[in-house]
Amino acid sequence: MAARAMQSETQRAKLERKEQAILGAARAVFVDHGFDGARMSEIAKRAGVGEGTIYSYYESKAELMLAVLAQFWNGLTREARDVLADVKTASAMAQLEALAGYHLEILIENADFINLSFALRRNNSEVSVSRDHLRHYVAVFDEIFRRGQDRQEFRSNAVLWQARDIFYGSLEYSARSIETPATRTSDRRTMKPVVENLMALFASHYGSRIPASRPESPSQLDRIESKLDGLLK
Amino acid sequence: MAARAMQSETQRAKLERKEQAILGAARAVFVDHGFDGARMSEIAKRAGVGEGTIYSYYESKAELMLAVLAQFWNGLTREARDVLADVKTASAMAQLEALAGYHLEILIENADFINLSFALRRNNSEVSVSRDHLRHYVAVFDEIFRRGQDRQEFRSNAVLWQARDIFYGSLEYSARSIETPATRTSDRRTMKPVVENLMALFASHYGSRIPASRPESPSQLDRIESKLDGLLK
Amino acid sequence: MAARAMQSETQRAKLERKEQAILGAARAVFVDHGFDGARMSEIAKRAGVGEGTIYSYYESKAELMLAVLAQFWNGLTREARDVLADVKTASAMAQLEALAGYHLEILIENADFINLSFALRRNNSEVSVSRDHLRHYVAVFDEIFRRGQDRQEFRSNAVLWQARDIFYGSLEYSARSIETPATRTSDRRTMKPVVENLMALFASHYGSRIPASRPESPSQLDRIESKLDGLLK
Amino acid sequence: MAARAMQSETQRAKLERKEQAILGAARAVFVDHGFDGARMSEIAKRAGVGEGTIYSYYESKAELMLAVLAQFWNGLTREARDVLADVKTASAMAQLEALAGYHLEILIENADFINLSFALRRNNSEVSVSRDHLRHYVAVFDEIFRRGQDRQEFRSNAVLWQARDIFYGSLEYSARSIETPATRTSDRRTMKPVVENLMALFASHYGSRIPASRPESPSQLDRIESKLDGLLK
DNA sequence: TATGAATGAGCTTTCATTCAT
DNA sequence: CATGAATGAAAGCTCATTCAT
Repeated sequence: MAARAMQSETQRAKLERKEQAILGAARAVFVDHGFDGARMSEIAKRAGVGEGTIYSYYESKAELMLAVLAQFWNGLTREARDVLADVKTASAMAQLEALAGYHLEILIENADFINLSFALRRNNSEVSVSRDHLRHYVAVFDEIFRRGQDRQEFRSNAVLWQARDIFYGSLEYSARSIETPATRTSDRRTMKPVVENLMALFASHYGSRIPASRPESPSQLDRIESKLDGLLK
Repeated sequence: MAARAMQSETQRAKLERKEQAILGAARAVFVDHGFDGARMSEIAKRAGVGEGTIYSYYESKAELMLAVLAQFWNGLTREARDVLADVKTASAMAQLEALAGYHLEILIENADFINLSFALRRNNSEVSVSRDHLRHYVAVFDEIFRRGQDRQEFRSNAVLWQARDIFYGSLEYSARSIETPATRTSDRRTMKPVVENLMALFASHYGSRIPASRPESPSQLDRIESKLDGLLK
Repeated sequence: MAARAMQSETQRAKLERKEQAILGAARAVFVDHGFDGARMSEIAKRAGVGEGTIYSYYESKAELMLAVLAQFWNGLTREARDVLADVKTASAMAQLEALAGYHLEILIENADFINLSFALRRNNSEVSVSRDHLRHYVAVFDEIFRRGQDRQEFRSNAVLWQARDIFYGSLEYSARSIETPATRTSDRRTMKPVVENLMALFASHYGSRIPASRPESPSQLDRIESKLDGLLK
Repeated sequence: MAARAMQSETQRAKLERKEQAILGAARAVFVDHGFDGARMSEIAKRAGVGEGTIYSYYESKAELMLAVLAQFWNGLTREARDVLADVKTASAMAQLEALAGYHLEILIENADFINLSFALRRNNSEVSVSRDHLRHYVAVFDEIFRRGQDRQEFRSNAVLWQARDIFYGSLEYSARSIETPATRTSDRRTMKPVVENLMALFASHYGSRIPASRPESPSQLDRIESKLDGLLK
């Protein structure tokens, strides 16, 4: 009985390992050749299984791609939250810095795959990242920023989506420059200054300047705020 | 001789027209189906030529794609310079605003093609945008920014590539959000606030604050207030 | 030992039951999808056994098909003889009528399978009904007809194979018309008139017309016969 | 201009020839291996064309099969009418005899294909002879028989479909026996007696016996005798 | 030069059969 | 004996490219 249990344990584990091998091989081949260019035979060979075996795990090439995408994006979100768990008590600014560092690293390491991921949104109707994957991931930023506003770390009148565009946009664009191998030395930037620059920008633009002696004339800002209130009700 | 010249003129014109037809058809089909998904036969049909004809203009499908890419990016750069020619005498800030507006518009209108363009960098080894095309286009920003620094409009200690990353990065990321049709109304942002937000950020972060005793110039607050007034009436 | 015997009895019975399940499932699936279209996995599922199990009873898909065919044709012959046992004492004509009724019913009920059975003769070199199966079945008719001739019920000069062709041929063709679902009502014929028509035809053509005063002029027939003899030697 | 016309004539003829080659090869391969067993590559090879070429004439394997079927059955009907045109003025009986001879010959020569044709009706949902093909062919018999009834050659109370079943049924069954190569010599029957037997049966069962005082009219016997004479010399 | 019919390599997918458990 | 996961050969079909006209 125990033997049987162990056996089925082993069985399950073996299947799991095989499935991971397939997903891993698939990701590599998809990245190398794109969705259309990838050959199932190459995926099978890299995974160390027969071609037919893949089809007992996934109905079709498209399904396989979908599984690869899901695994990637879900893993990303999970890891991002793990990273933030380590700086739970820190300031929102510090949390954003941690997120930026993590994100940039991910972007650079997985640039190939992320690009492929977005490319599929356009070209291939049957294969596309569920928009939810992205939304979930991006939600991490939103939470930090809102908490920062609650804690008066960030200007309460800052617009969330604008901040988010700046944050992710800069990082993505920078990542593209960094990963570009041809970039000449003089123009080479490593990850650190990119994050620092972005954080400095956030501090100067979104930081609540409470300590500042007289950042704005209160009366005028008060009037603006009340007008905005009128607009929002 | 004159007749002959004219004839060859006509000949040349006809060839030119045919080539443009092919390029146009190719771009449309490439955007619709991606590089691998595009069929030469469909391109030929849309261009109104025989399939074999394409091969007397371009050696292969990959070459054709390359030609389409070159035409697009070169056109982009040319137009960007045209746009700036209209605001030649304006401040660097105003020029950047014009460039941002133009760029965002382009990004949204040609999102499909630009995504395809970047996707090819990964997938297909033989087809990739010549990095020069991009560099030429991006150089437009660099010129304005440097001129702005020369004129003391921008902080002389600002790092060019950081500013560039923020500029193009935010716009691209925003463009992706704007074109996404699923974005709900409450979160919908049109092009204008995106550009304005970016400019505000540039002003606050890169503006040379030497003359300013206070972080924000009153004139800016005035501007904001007047905009809100316009919004309220 | 007794226990063991009983056990092996049970064992044997279990095996027998399993084999019948496989044969039954196989027949159903073969009829539904044809030989090539049938999938071993579906047969296994319908039979409630594992796929590999089938291969411990039959060497291959073709062997399985052969077994199904043998079971069917042998059963047919056995049943036909059973039917005739019920009318053993009746006239040859009545026996033929019983056989015709049984045969037509079989043809209609098993049309799918019989067609498949014949189709295999052509298509698949390794799978074909043993000709003997058919011969055994058809022999039933021959016996009745010959007995009828012995009993002077049928003309002694009737040619057996011609009668057989008419008998089975008409029934098969009729069966095909009957089972055709598209046949419109006005043309619809049920089994009864088909058999009756055939019997009437046999009566008028093969019945010994003993009561008839002078069916044929003997002298002329004699001459014909001698000429045929000359032809055959 | 003339050259051009001739050229396109040649072109058209070449295409036509190629299409016929494909149809012919397809028929042969389908007969040899059945629909599922047939390989497009073998058809292509036998037709002397590339595999892809077939797909520019027919959308799919199924379409190709359909085309082969249509060509066969239509040709059959056309030829049957041609045969009858030669005996237009003869008696209905003589016409039926001509039709029987033609039909039996066709059945024997094309037994493989006809069997395949019927097998498809069962197995393969997407490929099946349009029932109309068969109906058109069978209509030839109906016309003759009805005319025979109008001319009082056949009993006016004879049922058409019964006669048709006997006619085609006997011939088909006989054909199956004849073509069977294993049939031993003693049982061998050639086409002629089959047709004659069937005609005799029709005469005795469906002939209007109004003028006849005796079961068989002497003229018939005379006819038989003269035929035998012809056979002997 | 322009054409488009022809080509065939190469793709995804299926499924009879095997064999470790 | 029984199982079903794994295999991989083989099939239909596509489409970039060629080349006779």
